Amino acid sequence: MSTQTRRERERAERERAIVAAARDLALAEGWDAVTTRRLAAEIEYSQPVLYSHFKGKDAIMAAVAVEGFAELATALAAARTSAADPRQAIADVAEAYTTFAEQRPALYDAMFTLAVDLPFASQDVPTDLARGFAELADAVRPIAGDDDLEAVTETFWSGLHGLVTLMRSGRLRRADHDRRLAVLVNRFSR
Amino acid sequence: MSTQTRRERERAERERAIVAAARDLALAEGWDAVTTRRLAAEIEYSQPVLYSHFKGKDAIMAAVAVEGFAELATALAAARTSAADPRQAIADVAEAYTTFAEQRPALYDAMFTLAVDLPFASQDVPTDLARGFAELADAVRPIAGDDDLEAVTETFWSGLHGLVTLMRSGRLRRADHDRRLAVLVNRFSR
DNA sequence: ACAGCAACGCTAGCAGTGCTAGGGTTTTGT
DNA sequence: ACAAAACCCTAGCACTGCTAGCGTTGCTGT
Repeated sequence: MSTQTRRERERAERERAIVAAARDLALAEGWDAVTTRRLAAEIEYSQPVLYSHFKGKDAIMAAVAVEGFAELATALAAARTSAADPRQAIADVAEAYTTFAEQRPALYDAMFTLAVDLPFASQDVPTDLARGFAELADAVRPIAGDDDLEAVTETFWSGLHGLVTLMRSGRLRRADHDRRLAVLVNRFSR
Repeated sequence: MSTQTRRERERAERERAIVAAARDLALAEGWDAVTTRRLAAEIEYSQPVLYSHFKGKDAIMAAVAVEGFAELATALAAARTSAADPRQAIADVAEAYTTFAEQRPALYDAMFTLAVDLPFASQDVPTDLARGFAELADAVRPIAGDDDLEAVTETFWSGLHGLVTLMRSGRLRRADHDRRLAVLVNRFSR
């Protein structure tokens, strides 16, 4: 029994190492640099070991995305609760969202542009994802007015997501980001 | 001289065939199905021929994206000019934008999510892209108020882009799309 | 008209990808 | 101590985008 728990512990440790290596590599050099071979070399095991932990590369990316959801939710919560008033809260949350995406692009990609299927169908992802969404909703609530809160939150979220993705892909000038963010917040606040 | 023009004509024709094949394949089966081998088979030439026309697969996708920009601009123009009043115009343009993205997902991907570099640095793309952006700006102008028109247009565009991408990747329920679109238009109109 | 040349498009192959089958080696339980 | 089972590695498959080199074809200048 003791030996089995030890092996399970070691397995869990190695699994965390895989996710950590994938995350670090992606953050440092982008997801294109994250190949199964490099990942295997990083954890000092052979490739097939990866597949004894995850169904495939997508599943590894999904695991990284899960961590991202937790981080984003925390960042949003911090921004919202530290704001002086509701008007400031939504601005700060919006700022926190775009900052997160800018500073952790690989994480953001894993969460929202790549890895389509896995996270949303799994079990624990909805928890952290829901936390993040709830933070957004709490910030949006005071300015929802007669509109359905969920619809407004989703639309506001879309605005943030659009700003981030278009800027990151070079479609929008980075210099005008603050102005656009202010427009978004203003239009939703009135 | 005549023979040279003929060859050039044939080359141009083949180049169009490549782009058309890429576009059709992408629309039918998605960009993952568009490999250089399938593309070559489709035009009944060998792979290397593709590289005598385009620098690489990305350049082919960029060429498809160019066509997409022209189509989108036309669709937006049609929606805007046929609207009864400015309030209706922005709603119709928004609707036309999301409809375009939904009906031609592969085209939209080539334009806005894949093929990062090429189109925006090239010569003729800015023309059609600018046309589309100008249509958006014309629709937004009446409701820009004191805000900078460009900033409002870019932000509105981001909202549309966010709605489309999040819905297409399964993050937003398709059923509530109309409601979210109405929220976006309303918030920007006030 | 014809020799020479240049353009052309093909076959074959490279380096890389995600993923998997099979066999040894080590560790385990009896 | 020995059979068995868990484990992990080597080697390889099918595929990707892309390219080097060659043979053929058709044009060109004399």
